[in-house]
Amino acid sequence: MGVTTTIKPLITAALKDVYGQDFAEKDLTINTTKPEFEGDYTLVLFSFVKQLRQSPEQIGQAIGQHLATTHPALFQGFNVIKGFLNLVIADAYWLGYLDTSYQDKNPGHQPSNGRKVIVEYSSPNTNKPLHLGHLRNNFLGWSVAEILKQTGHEVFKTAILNDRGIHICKSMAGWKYLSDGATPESTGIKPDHFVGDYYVKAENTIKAQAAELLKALLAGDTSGIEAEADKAEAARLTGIYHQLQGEEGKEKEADKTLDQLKELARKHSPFMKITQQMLIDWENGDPEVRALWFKMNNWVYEGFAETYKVIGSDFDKNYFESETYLLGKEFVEDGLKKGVFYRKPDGSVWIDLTADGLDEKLVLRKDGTSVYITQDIGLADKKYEDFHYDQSLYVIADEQIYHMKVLQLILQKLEKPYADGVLHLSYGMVELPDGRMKTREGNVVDADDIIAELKNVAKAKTEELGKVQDFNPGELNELYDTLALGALKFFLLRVDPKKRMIFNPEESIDFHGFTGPFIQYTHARIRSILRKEEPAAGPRMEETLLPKEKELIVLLEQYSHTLDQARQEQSPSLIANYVFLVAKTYNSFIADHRVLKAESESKKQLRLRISELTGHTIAGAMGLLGIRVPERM
RNA sequence: GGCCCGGUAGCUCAGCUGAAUAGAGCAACUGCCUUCUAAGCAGUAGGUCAUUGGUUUGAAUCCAAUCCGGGUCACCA
Repeated sequence: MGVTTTIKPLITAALKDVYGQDFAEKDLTINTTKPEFEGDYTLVLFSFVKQLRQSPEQIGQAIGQHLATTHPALFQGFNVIKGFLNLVIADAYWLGYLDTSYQDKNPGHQPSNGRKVIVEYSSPNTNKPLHLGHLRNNFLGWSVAEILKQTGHEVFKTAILNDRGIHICKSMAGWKYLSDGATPESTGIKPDHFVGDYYVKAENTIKAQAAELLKALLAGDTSGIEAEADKAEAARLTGIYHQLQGEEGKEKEADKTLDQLKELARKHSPFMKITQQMLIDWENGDPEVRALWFKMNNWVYEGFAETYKVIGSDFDKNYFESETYLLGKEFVEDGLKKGVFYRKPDGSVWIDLTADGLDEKLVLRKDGTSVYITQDIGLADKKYEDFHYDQSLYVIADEQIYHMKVLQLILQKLEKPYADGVLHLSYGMVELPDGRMKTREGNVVDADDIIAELKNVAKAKTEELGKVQDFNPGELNELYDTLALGALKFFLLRVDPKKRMIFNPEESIDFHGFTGPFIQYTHARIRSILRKEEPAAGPRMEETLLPKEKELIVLLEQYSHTLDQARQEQSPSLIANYVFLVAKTYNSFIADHRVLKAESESKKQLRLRISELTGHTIAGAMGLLGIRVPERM
């Protein structure tokens, strides 16, 4: 483990030896020493002052002296400035670390800890193609899964395909009535996009019909609505609306009423009715509707498969909502028996979570059909049956924080053994400068589009630089893929997953600075050096380190700590930030020091080893982000 | 309205389990390619860490209030 883990017990021991007092390791504040001071790691002394009744300077001197005399091989020196004890770790320690790790092609790998984790991610709806938000989800889920694997967990990746419901029927109705039998083959359109187009067409039809109906309703004509109850409701709302309209200061209420009317008009638009009927037919197993559903979902899967292949998403098991949406019902009985749920007079079943600071939630409709949360209970149980997980991660956007809280509470109250292992890995939505992406409104950044666009950027930049003229077309294509996906994945993973992010399509994703290609480039430079000469085996000859050499090794030694941190916080962004720092530090290092033409053979060997370790670390860290690193670019 | 999340340089973000003069990248400006790939390196400039109060030897970080932005509280998924 890292050097700070080694140092901490030595410091507590020193405090005990010198002052006879006990301190816990967690009470020690150890930071990396700021570059303007001499030293590698710094112990902050202020917190000891009260208990030890000495000035920080005195404490620093005493502890520093004690450490230097008892562990001269580890501590090369120390200095005390104000309340800080700066410790200089011996070059021998860093060189020793380099010796033992430079050949390790998979740095930071931890042995199995026997913990089983499933990561559910991606989980798309099968009525439209993937967009930028899905990409953030996919990259995050995949990366977190890999980080868990690297830190010794047994990991299974799953997805739940939301393949049924009213939105799916919209695409189906759209195609059935508005396509004239066109197919992905006949049009040459990627099949998931093809289906998505009919979703949009259906939406637009509904919108147009609803607008017309709304106009009629406002004019007092309710003949467009069949159901008597809704007819009356429409008349009532129209009356209220007209009344509110005339009143000063009631604009907000009027708008609200208008929204209710709009919703009613939507519901009763002819195309919406067709769609609703289709959902009923689907649930009743109508063969024709089922066949249509099957055909169109398969088009979508075909399209998804292509995109998943490009972005590198993979799954150990897919769950289909069409197969799981009835699952949770059995637990409703169980919950009623346990007194966790209660039944209202109309027959609907609820849970009261007000004591937990939440609300009353419906778990079963009065007609006996299940709601979203019921299905999730069922799926959680099914997954446990399938995997016997210690932990079940759900990569879902933060708009569902509340819902996931409810799910876990219910599972706990039902006394499910796996309840505490259910964790929501929530992430912020990707937004455009003018707000959220809405497929319905067509303002989305399509996943396939943005990848294609970045590939073009990669191609243009590469051609402009003219460094790979000897690449054959296949190699070039692979390089463009590597760079485009590298830029995109790094862009989405480098920020804290919890935070929502704004993506401005006007400003294309950069290839310079804090970006994937910058790090890929650094790797290519390292490989370029190592292709010319590899480090020789055998004992090390060099005993001292120049500042830039040491800085780099110190940083490389922190990799496993960073990895641990990233696992704990379930945040690939920590790795992205770290690997960028490594690349930057290496670039600075080779700008100052020659490797192949070093001042001596021993220096050359040292720097070859440093280069090798840096290359492995970069490749490993980028691998955890799902980003490939090229040999040349 | 209740609950949850956020507000740090012109822009995008680190730092948030308290510690030295608040850091990167982009954009702007200066230098550096007969030398291992300039997709690079070195440097300049840019900050009332939303506001106010509190805790502390020490606050961007913890607490409270306020302002601003977002999410959520459906017999939707």
